[in-house]
Amino acid sequence: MKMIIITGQTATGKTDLARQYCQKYNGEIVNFDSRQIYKNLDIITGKDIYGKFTSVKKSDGFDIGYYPTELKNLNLKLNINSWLYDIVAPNQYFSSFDYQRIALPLIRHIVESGKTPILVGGTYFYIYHLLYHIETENIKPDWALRQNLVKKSVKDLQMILSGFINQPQAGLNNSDFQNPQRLIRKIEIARSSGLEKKPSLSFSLKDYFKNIDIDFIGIKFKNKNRLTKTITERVKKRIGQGAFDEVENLLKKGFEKNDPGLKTIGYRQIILYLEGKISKREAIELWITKEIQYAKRQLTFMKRDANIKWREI
RNA sequence: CCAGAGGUGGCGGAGUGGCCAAUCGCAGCAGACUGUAAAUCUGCCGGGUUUUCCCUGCGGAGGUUCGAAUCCUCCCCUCUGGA
Repeated sequence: MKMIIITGQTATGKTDLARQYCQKYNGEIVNFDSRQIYKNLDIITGKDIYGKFTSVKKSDGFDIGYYPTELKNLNLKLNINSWLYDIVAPNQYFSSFDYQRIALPLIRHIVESGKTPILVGGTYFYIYHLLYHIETENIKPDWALRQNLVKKSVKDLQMILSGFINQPQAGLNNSDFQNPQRLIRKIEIARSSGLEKKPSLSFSLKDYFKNIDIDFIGIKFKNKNRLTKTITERVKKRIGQGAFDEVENLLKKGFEKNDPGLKTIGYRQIILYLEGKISKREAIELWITKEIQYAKRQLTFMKRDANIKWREI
């Protein structure tokens, strides 16, 4: 069986490519963009998928959106089924683990229905988990613990962690050892596995499908100028599409700036503007800058995956 | 023209005689990444190929001092108020 994964830097036209493959291989699109997972985040995340909502499957408390979509850009009615868009509310926590749990059976479903799964997205972390599995087994977030720990300083977190693990840095590199988010998770793991032995549930896509043939494509910009130019244009386009209104409406609906979905490039900067902390112009410039930096980070992360076949635009 | 404030590294902004190549933030460059990942974090960041080493350096030109971004003199420029 065949599966195609398309990833790469933001604004490289991944979705368009995915659509082409859909036609070629009788495919269905499976999103792995951590932002397009969220409902109501449309313009700024570039969710250029639209269509009628026809059915919902419940899986572990999450809705799996099922949309027959039309191709806006190609001006064609392709009727491509697209999955895993709009499956959680902007104020809901959603992790790579959640993603894996939902995506795996979904991919199986697509394969069994005789179609080719075509995964598209820029969140390499999600695909990493899906493909190569995770070793931390199924230690769930301990929200009470996290709530308590976020107040602590990095130094305190390091101390707490060293109370569980006798290694000086608990197997963390220097960067992670100073990263509160990582330290908290490490403490969570250390604490949990100290309490009870959890059975290993780690599994990967390749365990799931023995004879899977994966085309793993990455798209990146040829140079920084192209990247800067494309991102700048895209931000301006999204402003024209109503990016500012989108943020205002979300806030009116009661979503808050610290909700997982709103801690996203574009939304954050516009919120700063709406709060009166920066000018509109500054917000736009910041948005562009953050987006460029993000594209760089994406590439740094993805580069380490030798399975990705790169294309330049 | 008078009065007041000020000119610091790509930008913002500390420092007001030695501990200053100059706190810090931003931008830039490189990197990390195993249930928040469009998140979070790390390193570098005047020049000299590494350096506990050298050079240039805080508007300009002089001067005081063992020693100045920091004090003095003159000049240039900017901003605010007055004409």
